[in-house]
Amino acid sequence: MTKPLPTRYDHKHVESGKYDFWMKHDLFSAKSPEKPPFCIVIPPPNVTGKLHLGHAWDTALQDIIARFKRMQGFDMLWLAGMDHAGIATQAKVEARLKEEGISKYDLGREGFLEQAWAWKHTYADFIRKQWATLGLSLDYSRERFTLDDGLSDAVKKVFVDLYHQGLIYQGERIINWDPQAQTALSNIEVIHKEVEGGMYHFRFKVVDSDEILVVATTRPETMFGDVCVFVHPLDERYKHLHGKMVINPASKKMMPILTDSYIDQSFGSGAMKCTPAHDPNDFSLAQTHHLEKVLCMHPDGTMNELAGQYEGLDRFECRTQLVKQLQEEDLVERIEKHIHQVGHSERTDVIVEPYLSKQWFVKMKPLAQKVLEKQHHNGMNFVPERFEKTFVQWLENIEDWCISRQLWWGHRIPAYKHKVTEEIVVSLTPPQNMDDYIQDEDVLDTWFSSALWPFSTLGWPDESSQDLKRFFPNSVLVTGYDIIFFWVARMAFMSEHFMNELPFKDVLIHGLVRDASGRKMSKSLGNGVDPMDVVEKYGADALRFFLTTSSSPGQDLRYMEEKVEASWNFINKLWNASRFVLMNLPEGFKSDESHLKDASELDLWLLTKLDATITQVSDAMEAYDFGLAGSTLVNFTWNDFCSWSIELAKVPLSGHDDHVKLVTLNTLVYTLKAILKMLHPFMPFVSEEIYGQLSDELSISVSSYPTPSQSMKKVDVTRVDRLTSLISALRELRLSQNIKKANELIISLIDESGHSYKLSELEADILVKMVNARSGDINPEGALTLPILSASVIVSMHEHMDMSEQITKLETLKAQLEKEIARSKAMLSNESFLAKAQPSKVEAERAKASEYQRQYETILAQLDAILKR
RNA sequence: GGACGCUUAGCUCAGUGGGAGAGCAUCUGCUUGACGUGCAGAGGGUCAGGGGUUCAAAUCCCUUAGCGUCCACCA
Repeated sequence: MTKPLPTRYDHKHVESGKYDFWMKHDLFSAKSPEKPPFCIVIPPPNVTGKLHLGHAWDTALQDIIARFKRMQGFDMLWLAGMDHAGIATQAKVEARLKEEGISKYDLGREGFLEQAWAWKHTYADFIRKQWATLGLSLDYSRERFTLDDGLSDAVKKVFVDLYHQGLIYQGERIINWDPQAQTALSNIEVIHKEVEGGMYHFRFKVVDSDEILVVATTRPETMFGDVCVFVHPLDERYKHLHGKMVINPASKKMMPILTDSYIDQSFGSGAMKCTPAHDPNDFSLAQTHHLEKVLCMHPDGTMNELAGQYEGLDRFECRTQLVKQLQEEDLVERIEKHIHQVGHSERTDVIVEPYLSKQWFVKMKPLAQKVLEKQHHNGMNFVPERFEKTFVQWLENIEDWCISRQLWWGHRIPAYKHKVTEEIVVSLTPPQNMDDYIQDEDVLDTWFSSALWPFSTLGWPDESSQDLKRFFPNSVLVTGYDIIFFWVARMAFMSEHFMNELPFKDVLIHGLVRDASGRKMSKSLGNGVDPMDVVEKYGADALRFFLTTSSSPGQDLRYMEEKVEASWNFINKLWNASRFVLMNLPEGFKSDESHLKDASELDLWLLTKLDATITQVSDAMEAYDFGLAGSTLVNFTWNDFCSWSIELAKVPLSGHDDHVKLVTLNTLVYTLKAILKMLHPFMPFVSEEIYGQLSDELSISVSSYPTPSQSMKKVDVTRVDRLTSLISALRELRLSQNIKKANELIISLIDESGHSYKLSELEADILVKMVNARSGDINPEGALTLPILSASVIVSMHEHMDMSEQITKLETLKAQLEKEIARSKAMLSNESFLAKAQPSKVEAERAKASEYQRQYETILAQLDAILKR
């Protein structure tokens, strides 16, 4: 049944064709209503470009969960989908057009959107190809795109409903304006960066007086939009100036001096200029004082006619020239270096301008409040827990959400303005007499549609959708901590408002991928790693195993090629262990678990450890602790299975008892299959390849996850532990004493009660094979006695033995044991310990103490004997 | 100004109340019939500093220091 595997694991060969095979047999679409449902919707990647390592990590984690749950017998829906990523995609498309010398205005709205859709199709194909390369078990039969018809209907309905419920409104406010993209941004699309700027102190001349009022600003160019100067009403320094006028040094216009207790007397000179159209604080002051709000800039960040000679100049160039001019006019008191946080656009990285503009907003307080109440009582289970705090604190301090964007690529706002009366109509369909109306030109923030993702993808607003009934709320969301605000919080309030439920049972949060020295991967640093390159070199399985087992939940991950290589090495190890097992299977072998009832002590030793491993791994998987699951599997596979069981099995396998051989092989095959199944969620390709050689099932991905064997008898496998301990001790002796394997060692054994301990025939054969040692009668005097686990071994003297070397070894061991015995004795003679500690702990400590004591005495006697010689 | 995370072997990281762990790196030995991308061994750490709780602290609490991240409208 088996073709021999090549000695080297070839990831390219193993991975090729597997995904097509899975697709051909439609193994990943949810289609079993009789099974319990489990649902994950993929965080939809942006159609802006290819996937990076962060996506590979995020999706590999989801794939692990999906494959694990599928094997556990759930009707697993892992829904595929992508995000139109409004501003990001539009910027990319515009940039590409620009290379051809075309502006979006040349094409017009319709023509531009055609280009954007073409872009979307190109990158969607690219992304699907990458998903396939990574081996993701996605359900493509339900794939969605945030701009497709169904999701657009959902978006419209949500907008219209929220509007009529008074939760969406249009208002004139200070928003974050991106002068390059020429659109409004929400608060969280603004990245605050520390920038060294200036604090400019200007002299404002008081009209009809010789007095000068010094006023500071970090943005001198906005002085063209100033309407007054504020001082604190109780500020003694300025009481005599109340009601007077000053000259704006930039515009030379007269402005009043007004008072408001908002002003901090201790800050700067205690006088503050007010620019209502360019600063949120100034705006709210202007509201209470009914001041005019004048813009001094165009939407592209150049100065407007208010700036006089600087009209048309970029805001920062205007700053430079204006300051120079004022210095010449001796209107500058001083300029200080000033380090402060300046907002930058997340997408274009230009400095954001606080800018007065009419936009659409979502009223957040009532929506957030509902989520907070639900979260408090019966909320989503964040893993790790601490991220719940991030989530809650953001919702507690929430501001209204600016959702309109001055873009073309996105969901156009379903609001229609009457051309004459300016009456606004918000509805799912255009007004009947549409010729009299104009639809709002703006589109919605891309996160508005993403916020509906957990239910819009399942068919909402069609309440009769079977998927919606079965799969909402989703079982788990997997995402990075960087988008808790952008996405998780918004999905929460949309779901709570429209579905009356929070969208997820569990929220699994992971960190960010960093480079080897801990820096964020970014284009500007040029330190990004393309996951496809890694797959080319090491295979998707190795990459996935590295990504998902190299950090603990919620922590960041450094990309280190050596670690991917280590994962590859582990797979190669697994490959070769499988190769050994397969090579030993006789023609026509069919694995049959009923043979395990005749399992030998060696077999039971392995099966016992396998059961413990299955329990530990399953628990870790349920807790989303994939690092722990992975390391448990590596340890078991590499140490217990490969280094011990396979090596030990070589003896019975080379013997002449066919039944013993059959039982041994069945043990190995049974264990290997369990290992492959447990590894399958991590490394789907190689596990599928090897499993195919051991089983007639269609695919390991639809096999059932291992469970601990219920029928296995509890057996004492101490003899095997003693045997491995003996082998290790003799190996160490050979190395330290430089005794070649060709030189046979003669040994005899004494158990812990001092009686002679007889090896079984199999054990004796194993000793010969593995360490070339044979039992024989030895006079302990003149021989070497060493402690091993719950026994001692006496080794006959050998011509190569160097006693001074041996004494050093024994002294070291003696010192270690003395330390342990002292610790143990201290504990056991402590009344409080005996009284308060758990009885099992006390018992365990006693057992340790007596074993240490026994070994210690063996060593003492041995040292004594050597010194007497 | 708030919140969170990190500090453990040369490097990267696990561990989280009762004997300090892994991978890589280092050193020694090995043509063992699955694997030299391997096998068998070894060395290497006052678990950031200080205080507290406890019979018992790398682990829980407080505190200090350093590094990092996020949030925040101070001219």
